Amino acid sequence: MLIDAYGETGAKVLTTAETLFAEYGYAGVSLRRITAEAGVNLAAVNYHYSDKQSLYTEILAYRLRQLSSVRLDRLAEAEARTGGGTVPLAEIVDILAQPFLQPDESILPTFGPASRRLLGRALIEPLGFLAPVLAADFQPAVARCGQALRRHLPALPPADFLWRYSFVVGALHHAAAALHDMKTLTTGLCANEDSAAALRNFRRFAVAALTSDESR
Amino acid sequence: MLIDAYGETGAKVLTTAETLFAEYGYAGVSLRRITAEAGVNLAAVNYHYSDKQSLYTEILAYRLRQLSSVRLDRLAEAEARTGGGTVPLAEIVDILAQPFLQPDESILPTFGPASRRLLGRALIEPLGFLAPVLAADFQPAVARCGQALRRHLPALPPADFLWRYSFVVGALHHAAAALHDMKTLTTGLCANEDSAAALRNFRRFAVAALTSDESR
DNA sequence: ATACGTTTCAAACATCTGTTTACTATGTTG
DNA sequence: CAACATAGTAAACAGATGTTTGAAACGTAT
Repeated sequence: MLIDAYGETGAKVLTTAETLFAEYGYAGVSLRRITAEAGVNLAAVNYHYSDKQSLYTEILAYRLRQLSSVRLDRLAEAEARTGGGTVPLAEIVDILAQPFLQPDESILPTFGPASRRLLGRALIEPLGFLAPVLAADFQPAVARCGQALRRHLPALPPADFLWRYSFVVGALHHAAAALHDMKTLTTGLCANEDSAAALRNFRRFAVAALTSDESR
Repeated sequence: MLIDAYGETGAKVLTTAETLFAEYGYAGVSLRRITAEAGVNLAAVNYHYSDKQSLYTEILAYRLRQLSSVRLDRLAEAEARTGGGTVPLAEIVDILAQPFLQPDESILPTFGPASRRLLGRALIEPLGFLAPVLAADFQPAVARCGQALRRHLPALPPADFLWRYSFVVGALHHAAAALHDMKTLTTGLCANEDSAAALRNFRRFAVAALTSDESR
């Protein structure tokens, strides 16, 4: 169940819609398909969420808030631990990646593969109408992690740092969206949904990419 | 003009469709919008390209073939130059990235920002019906570059190498799709469409990420 | 000039889209 | 029991969708 503040019907719509949106994108899914697959009446979407855009926005905002909340909590805790000092670079990378690729079941119990794919997709091809949601519920946490990273690369020109950081974030989003068919992408050598391997490799990858050749 | 084997009408459809598909995705663009924006009759799409799927597939396949052709040519030339030996890692990265991020005007004169975005988008969220096109016109060149890279990382377990390589490719695709609004993504610090900066930073980024810590 | 293949066009086609309406069921509160 | 808000439903709505049709316009070669 996605958000248990809704009744059975509303919740079934949410989980079904999240899966379908993650798979086929916003424009690629019709309300008739969502409601049919969820086994509820067509009008249920408009009754509970007023319209299609609001349904999509609500799902996405909910997931983004979950992700950002965990990231900001962990970052705040790490900064408190170091007395406002410098959080280790590898830890910042983990704060960015772990809640996305392998969310802690005890903290985000409903954040599954579909949520990951939905976010990966929405973050890569943002629809105009959800720019406010991204600005409010996603970018702040990414920016704060970026600031924490910046302390490790003071000699890097600002623009170069941002390019590098955007590559790291881009690779992460791509990994989140691609995790579900790594098997075909690698002709069977990597397993699907192996989030542990994804996280382990991404950590090494991002740390190496960020720490290299700081001065240039 | 995209493919000059078509008449004026067909060519206008192609360029307009490429731009719109790149911006709004396959399902997000209607044939009426394409034809209206191109200033041609609605039926022109079905007359010249039989249906919407074929139009999209044709555009994408054409761009993928351009990209793969340049990559394979450059790789073959580099391998010939080294006598079948090992092509420098930095050069392989450049072979992957440069035709994508900053294609040579003299070789790919029509491969512009819209083409880049279209590919970045299509590669990130592949629609089912274009899997054959990707398998035929894209993955071979990526796989060959991967093989060339592999020689530089012989100690890395196969799965770890593939993870790392997929992160690099993912970052590249993401960069290709994001290049057009880096300005907003970086609150003005990076310019839009600055493909030179993107390429320069990506080279350093990918080389560092790939060469680090080979043995683990 | 006439015939012919190609291209373009307006109009219609059937289907699918998101959304709204009016109605029924349900469970809760006075 | 009556009143009521909430939840769910079938049917219809207006408009958009991809696609097809049949005729008109065009250029070219006979």
